[in-house]
Amino acid sequence: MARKPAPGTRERILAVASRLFSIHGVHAVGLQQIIDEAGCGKNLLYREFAGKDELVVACLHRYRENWMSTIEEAGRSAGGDPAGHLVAIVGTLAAVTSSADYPGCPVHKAYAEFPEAGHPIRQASTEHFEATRAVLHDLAARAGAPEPGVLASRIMLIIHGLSTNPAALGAPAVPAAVAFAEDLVRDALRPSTPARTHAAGRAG
Amino acid sequence: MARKPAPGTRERILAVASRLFSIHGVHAVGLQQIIDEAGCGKNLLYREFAGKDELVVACLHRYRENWMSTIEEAGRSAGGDPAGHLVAIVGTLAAVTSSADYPGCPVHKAYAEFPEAGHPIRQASTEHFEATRAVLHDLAARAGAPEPGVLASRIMLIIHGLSTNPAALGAPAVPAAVAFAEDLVRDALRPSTPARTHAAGRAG
DNA sequence: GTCTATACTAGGATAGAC
DNA sequence: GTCTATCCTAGTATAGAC
Repeated sequence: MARKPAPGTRERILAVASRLFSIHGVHAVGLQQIIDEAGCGKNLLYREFAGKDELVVACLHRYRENWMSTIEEAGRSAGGDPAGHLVAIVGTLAAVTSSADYPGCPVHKAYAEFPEAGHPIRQASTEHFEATRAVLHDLAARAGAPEPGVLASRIMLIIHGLSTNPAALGAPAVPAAVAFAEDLVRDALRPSTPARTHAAGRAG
Repeated sequence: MARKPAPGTRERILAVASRLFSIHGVHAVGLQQIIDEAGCGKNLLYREFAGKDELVVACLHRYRENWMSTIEEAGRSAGGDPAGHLVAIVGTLAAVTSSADYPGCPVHKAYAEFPEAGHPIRQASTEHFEATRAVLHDLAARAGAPEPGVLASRIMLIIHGLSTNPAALGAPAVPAAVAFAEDLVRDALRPSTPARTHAAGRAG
C-alpha cells in the first residue's frame, strides 16, 4: 500500500479502471485512457500500482469485496434462512445483470483473457470463483441439502450463465433464472429424494 | 469469396486463427502471429479476408457450423427423442469443456471483447446464441414441455455456465451439469406440474 | 502468375525518466 | 504532468523466389 498524496486517488483510479475493464476487457483498455478519465498523472498511477497487472488484480479484489457484500446483503434480506439466501443471491445477481447497461462481469472477462495458469490475474479470478463456491457450499450444507456439493455446483452454473451474457439469453431468461433457483433449491431440500435421484414413482 | 490459388489455405488460416482466438481472445492475438503459425504470407491473408474483423467473423461462422453439427450428432445419439436430445447436448458440451486443454468458448470471448451493439463481431456472437436458443426451444416444444421457453432458457443457462469456466466450477461441476439437465428436463415434462409452479402439496 | 517475406506508415501500448 | 524510449499493432506496398 503506497502512501496517499491525495486521499481517494487510489479509489478513483480503481473505480475508473474497473468500469473500463468491465466494459471492454483488460487488453482493450490502455493505461493512458484510465489516466485521462481519472484525471491524474501517470506517475501517480505508477506510485499506487506497480504496473497494469497489479492494477487489474486490485480491481478484481475490489470487485470481490463488493460481491461478498452483495451476498451478505442478500442473506439479510432472506432473514438468515440459508435456502432463501441461496435464492436471494441469484435474484440479486439477476437484477444487476438484467440492467440494460450491465457492462459484463469483470472476473469472467479477466479469466477469459489470461489463460496462463500461473498468471496473477488468472489466479485472482479463480480465487473469486472458489470463494463464491465455498459460500454456496456452506449455505447448501446449512440449508440441509443432502448433497451440498451438487447444489452448490448447480447454483454456480446459474450464476456463471447469468454473469456472462444475460442479454443474449433472451428476455425470459433473467426472471427464469430466479424461478430456476427456487425450483432447484426446493427440490434439493426435499426429504428422501436428493436432487440427483428424485425420479422414482412420481411421474407415473 | 476470393479465388483459391492454393486450396486449403483459407481453411488453414481459419483453423489457426480459431485456435488462437479461442485461447487468448481476439485482442491479444496479432495477425502476424496467425500468419507465422499458418505459414503463409500476409498478402494471402488479406486476399482471403478484408481485415481482422472479417477474419474473426469467419471464425465464428465456422465455429457455429461445427456446433450445429455437434448438436445434430447429439440428436442422433439420442435416437431422435427430443428430451434425450436436450440432455445429450449438455452431455456432449460437458465432455468437451471438461477436457484439460479446453481453450474456452470463442463465441463468449468474442462477445465479451466487443461490447458495441452494432459491431459485426458482436452481431455474429449474438446470432450464435439466438440460433442455439432456437434449437433448444424447438426441442423443448417437440418434447412436450408446457413452457418450452422456460426450459430453453434454463438449458441455456447451463450451457453458458459450462462454456465459460468449467475448470473454475470445481471438479464435480461437469458431471453435475449432465445430471442437472436430466433432472431439469424430467421435471419440465412432468404432467400437470410445469417447471415454474410445481410446488403445491409435495414437500409438506 | 502465385506465393513468401520484408519494409513501411501511422497509431497506440507499457514503462519510465525528468 | 510532460516527454521519451521501445515495442507491437493493423494494414499496405513492394521485392523477389518458384
